[in-house]
Amino acid sequence: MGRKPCCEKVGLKRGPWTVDEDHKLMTFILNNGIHCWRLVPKLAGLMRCGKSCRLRWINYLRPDLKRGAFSEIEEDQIIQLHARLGNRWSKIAAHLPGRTDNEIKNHWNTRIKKKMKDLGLDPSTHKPITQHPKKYDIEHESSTSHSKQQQQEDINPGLQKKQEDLQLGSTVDLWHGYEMLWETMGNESRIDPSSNSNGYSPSFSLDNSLNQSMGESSFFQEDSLQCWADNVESVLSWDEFLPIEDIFSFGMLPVN
DNA sequence: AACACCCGCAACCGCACTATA
DNA sequence: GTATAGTGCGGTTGCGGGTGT
Repeated sequence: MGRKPCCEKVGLKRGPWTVDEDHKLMTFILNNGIHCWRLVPKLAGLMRCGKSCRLRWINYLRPDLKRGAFSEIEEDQIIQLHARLGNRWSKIAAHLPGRTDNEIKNHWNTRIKKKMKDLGLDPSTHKPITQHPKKYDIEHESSTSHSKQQQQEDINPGLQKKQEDLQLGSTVDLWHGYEMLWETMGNESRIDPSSNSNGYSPSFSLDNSLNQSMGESSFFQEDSLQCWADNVESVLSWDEFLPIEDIFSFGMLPVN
């Protein structure tokens, strides 16, 4: 007996979102916030399921999204975090403000994986590719035990931290490998992590709580939304709604 | 110019987890 | 304790644009 579908799919629109739909969703969230995703499409006048609306908001419409190409330092971070966390994209995304799990996952699968393979590194183990195929089984075992690991983390975050530290200790060599990897790739001039990683300066942003707790209702409090709306008003005409990437194309200029 | 192929990305699907009645 | 609804997450798919022939 499986779960019920998240919604009745009959009569619902699927596929790419139109500008009008984006506008409707954004306007609704700005005015009302989010209390129940299932109700959002109904109240916003969209023929979409709540899940689709949520995904669209999180992956595309969210105001704090950085968008644009990943910088070397971001890729670097992703590789490090993947070595520690595996395919837990949402956890990885939590360390990269302005990036979504979906975006990181896509980037990993399309670019980083390939780069690592080209350099003779196994993307799943982060180690040089060897002649021992059994390694895959070991990695696969560890990656499929995430739910257990997650439970442990939730129960005892301190223990989890210690374990991660230990893993970090064991990845010193790995890290050294990354340094060499970047040099090999012609990225000898590493960017200072304390500076804005990709050279972009956001034209608007919400407070830090946004990055830390997208799912929490506090984020959707009127103040934050109003603040964001006020900022958006200065660059975005609601009469001629522009896709976010268009806003960023002139709102976020490379620093150098 | 037309076609085939490749690649990147947005969106979907289904399962897992959590909250609540 | 159990059933159900709501949400989050990771894997996968399919479309569209770019490139090669």
